[in-house]
This record gives sequence, C-alpha cells and structure tokens, in this order.
Amino acid sequence: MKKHLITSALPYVNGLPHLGHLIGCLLPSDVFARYLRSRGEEVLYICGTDEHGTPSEVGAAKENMSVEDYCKKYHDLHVQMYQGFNLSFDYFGRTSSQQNEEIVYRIYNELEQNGYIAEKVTKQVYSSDDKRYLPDSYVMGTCPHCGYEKAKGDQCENCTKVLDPTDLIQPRSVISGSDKLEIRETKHLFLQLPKLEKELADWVETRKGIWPDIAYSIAKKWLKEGLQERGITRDLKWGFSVPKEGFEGKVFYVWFDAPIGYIGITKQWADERPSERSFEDWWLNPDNVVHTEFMGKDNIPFHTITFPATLRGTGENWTQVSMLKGMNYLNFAGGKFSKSLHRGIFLDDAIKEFPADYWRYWLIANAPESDDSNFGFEQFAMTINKDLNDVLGNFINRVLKMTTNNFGQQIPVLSQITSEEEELYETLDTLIRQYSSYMDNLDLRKAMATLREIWVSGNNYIARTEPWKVVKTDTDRAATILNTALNLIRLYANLSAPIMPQTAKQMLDLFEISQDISFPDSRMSSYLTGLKAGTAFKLSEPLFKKIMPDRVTELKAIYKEEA
RNA sequence: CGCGGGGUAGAGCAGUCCGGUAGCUUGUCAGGCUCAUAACCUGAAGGUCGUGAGGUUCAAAUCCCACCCCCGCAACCA
Repeated sequence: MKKHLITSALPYVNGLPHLGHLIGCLLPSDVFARYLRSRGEEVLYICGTDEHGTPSEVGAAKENMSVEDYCKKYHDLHVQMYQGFNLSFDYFGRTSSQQNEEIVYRIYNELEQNGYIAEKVTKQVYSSDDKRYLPDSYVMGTCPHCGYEKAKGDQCENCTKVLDPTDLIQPRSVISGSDKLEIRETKHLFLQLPKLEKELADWVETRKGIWPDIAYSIAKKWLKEGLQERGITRDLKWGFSVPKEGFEGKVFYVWFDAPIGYIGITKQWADERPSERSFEDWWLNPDNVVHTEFMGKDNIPFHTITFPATLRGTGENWTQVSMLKGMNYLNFAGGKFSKSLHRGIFLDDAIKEFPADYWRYWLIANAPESDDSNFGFEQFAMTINKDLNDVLGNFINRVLKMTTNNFGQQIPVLSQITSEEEELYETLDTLIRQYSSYMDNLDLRKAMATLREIWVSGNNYIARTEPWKVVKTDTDRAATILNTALNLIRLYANLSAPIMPQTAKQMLDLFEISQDISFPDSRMSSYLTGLKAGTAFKLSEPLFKKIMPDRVTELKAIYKEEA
C-alpha cells in the first residue's frame, strides 16, 4: 500500500491568516489527512510558514524588530491559530530553517551541475533612502497611460496596463515614499525552464483528467505560451545566501526556496527522531508515495510548472505531485479578503465567535471549488442551524432522550431485524460508498451533501419506525429501533470526524467506552450492531446552538458586512 | 480580439466532457408526526438554463458561431 504525503501551500508569515487562507489550502488538506488516517492509511501531513522575501523585511522594520524575531513572532501566532482550528499537521515548520537551507543548496548545486542555471545582468530599481533594491510592485508613481497617481511598477490598478517601473512618472518608494530612486544593474541567477519544457509538457499531459480542470488548464496555458527562464535570486538580506562567487550579499528568491520548504520541513520533522524517520522515505521514494498538494489558484503555476521543473532539473528521482487540489477564492461581502486593509474575518476573531467545527463544516460545505464563493453571516447561520443543529444535533438529542425515558441510560437490546432496518442498511451502504468516493476525489462540497443525506436518513428511519408509538405495544421492537439509532450516532461520529473532529469526539464520548476514529469498513448490517446492548451512555447538552437573527445582525455590523 | 473560471427557480449550487421529458439544498405553501432543540418526515408551487425568432440535429442547459455581464490571473504581490 502506498503511503500518503499531504502538503498545504505554505502561508506567508507576514500578518495573520483569515478565512480565505483557511479554506484555500489549510482546511481541505487537514480534512483529507484526517480522512485518510481514519481509513488506516499511512499519512505524513506537512505545512509551515513561508518566511523569506521583501514583505517580511518591511514588516519587521515597521514593528522595529529584527527579521528573525519578527518571523518567529508571527510563526508562533500562526501555530496558535491553527491549533485553534484543530489542524492536524504532523509537522508545522519554517522555510527559514537550517534543514531547508541544506535542501535548497543541494538542489541548487545539482541544477548548476546539470547546466540549468545561467547568469544574467538585470536592471533593478534601487532606493538610496531605503538602502535597498525595490521589487517592481514596491515602486509607485503616476501611470503614463491614464494619469492614475498610485500606479505600481508592475501594473496600473486603474487602467490595468502592464508597466515597467521605468515607465512611471515621478516614481517613488512604496516603503518610504522617497523619490531618490536609481536604476542599477545587478547580476542574478536564472533557472533555465525552456530546457525542461518538453519533459515537463509530457508529464503534464499524463495528469489530464487526474488534476482538476483549473490546475490542468493553467499548466497547459503556461506551456502553450512557452516557458521563460526565471530568476531565482534577489538583492535582499533576509534569505539563504547564494553560494557562488560574485553573488555575495544576494539571497535566493522566496519562490525558489518556498516549495523546497515542503522537503526542508519534512527534514525538520525527520531530524526530531533521526533513528526512525527520514525525509528520503517520503521525498525520494516516488514508487511508494502518493503526494497530494493543496493550494489557492494563484499558486497553481508554481506547483505545476516551476517547482516540478526545479525537481526534474536535479536529475534525482524526487517524489512528484500526483493529486493536486486548486481552490478558487472565498470572498467577503462581494469583495476579496484583505490582509492589509484588515477586511474580512480573521482566524483569531472567528474562533472567538463560534467553535472551530462550525467554521470547518461551513467552509468545506461551501468550498470555492468551481468558482469563487462568498462568505456571509446569513448563509452561515442558515447552514449551521439547519444542517448541524436541526438535522444532526437534534437527531442525537431525540434518540438519547427517548432511550433514556424508556430504557434508561444504556443501549437497549437488539432483537429481530425487519425490512425497515434492511432498507436503512442498504441506503447507508450506498451513501457511504458515494461519500468515500467523493472524498477520494477531493470533491468536498459533494461529499458534504452526501454526509448530510446520511444524517437525514437517520431522522427518516425514526420517522418511519415511530419508536415512541411502538414502545407502548412492543418493547422489544422499540429496543431494536433505538439500538440501531444509537449505533447511527457512532457511525455519524466516524464519518464526520475529518470535518468536525471535536464534535465527533464528543459524540463518541457519549458512550462510556473508549473508541478511536475509524472509517466504517464493513457493511452496515454488521457495523450497525457494533455498539453492544448494555453499554452505558451519557446525556449531554445539545451539541450545537442555533445562531439567532439578532446575532446575525450584530455580526454583520461588527465585521462590516454590507447587506 | 491577452489567459482562465463563472453566468441554471428568491438565495446558494449540481447537471455541460459522452445531446434525449431540468435536479439538489435553503426559503415559501400544504399535509403528517408530537420522541426531540418552534424540531423531524412527506408533498406542492416556483426556471423560455446570460443574449442571439443564430448554426448543426429527429432532439441542445449540453456541440459550433457571435456578442454581453461578473470574478480572478498576467511570471519581481506568497
């Protein structure tokens, strides 16, 4: 059996993550990791903060900290928030780690030896007041086409024309506002993507029908337009220094070392227990590892083209991505979430308002898979109230109470199975097959619709069999129905656990025996008799609380969601 | 003529690849039930599938053509 390597795109360390980051890659990858573990698969789930680059340097300067301290501070905040949402990383590392540096140098040296690295002199904007080179988007000025005064050096937001920093009238630094800019010539290293194009195109072709359309078509687009050589170094201080003569004072570009970070972070994980773990087992073992990557759509080119090309160029037999899930964007009140404007719902606020599982369920059930989707508190409340509270929560509550009132707090005896139960088994066997097939294919919204149907089938069963009536005339029959219904709670816990780990645990904890999460691998006819008669259970508060209309109004005001 | 995604009941979406009486959730209305959290179960109404009295076809949401609208991306923004 192949083992599963799962990676989530690495969130940039600068600033705090919001719901868009959560649904873009972190949460779906966690759900998939938990799902595979529940099926007994061997899983290594890796993530971490992406730390190098200009935004970190600028952010640190703003907060008057060293870049090292700044990154550490925000890395820790990320960790704290992801714990709050129960993300089950096997390791959450950092791209600035010494292990990542080792891997970056190893890969760079191999690329160099194989002739995939070239030197090239480029022109860069240098700001003498900031004492640094400026990336194109850090240069601001008046657009020569439309006169917009806040055009950036890569593109004018107003007229959308693509610009070069030298096109701008009255250019100035975004960081300091200084206009003391000059164009300097500077030497950089470039990865020769064109040399790898043919090989890459053949490989991408084999991914047709396996990757989602959005990923395949973006990769094809780049290949169709022809790959260009790509700079992999920058004139910055914060990063891994370039180990080559004449490149002193320069560092590798963040987009070169960030994806390599998946490997570097795996090595961080392995180095904790070197006697039993090795990163080679996962990253230099393509025949035995299935690698699934999760990312937002903006990241797709880097995961389908540049990173695979980088690995291929080394000549080593790296584990390549097999499955790839690219997500569209989650919008808020019709617009984008924004870190810089603090627009939207950030994770620290989200967790204060509602339990993590509310967010996890809503986000997965409404994941932006085929198109950008929108977050709104009204929709959120509706889904939580209906699906979680009414359908699932109420089912558990009615079954527990009815049983308690008639048989006490223990599972009653299962006697004669009837056609009602057989019909239920059959319905569930079909739905569970469907559910697992959607999960295997990472069709998250469809999987959630099916999970909901599975919950509904329990209410349906109770409505058809009417145990509250039957108990007056036929105690054995009522006991059988409630025994089955209580077993459904255990089923629901195990099926829902990848999405709602905390709630699932609460559900299993109702029964006073220790149980681990595991996906039902047998048919319902035997699975739904798994909890034995006589097993004690607890009564608890309802698992979910409704979100009332006045609360929705309040939330919309606090988070500035326009109607 | 830059590229990609999307435009299907009030809202949110599936169906489009491989043409064949338009489906799901929510909301609305009616009925059932009264074990449970004003919950649950069943049924009904609601759509000329962005536009084109466009093309192909016995048949188009689905294939072809033209156009319109929304969102995202455009390699130095992660």
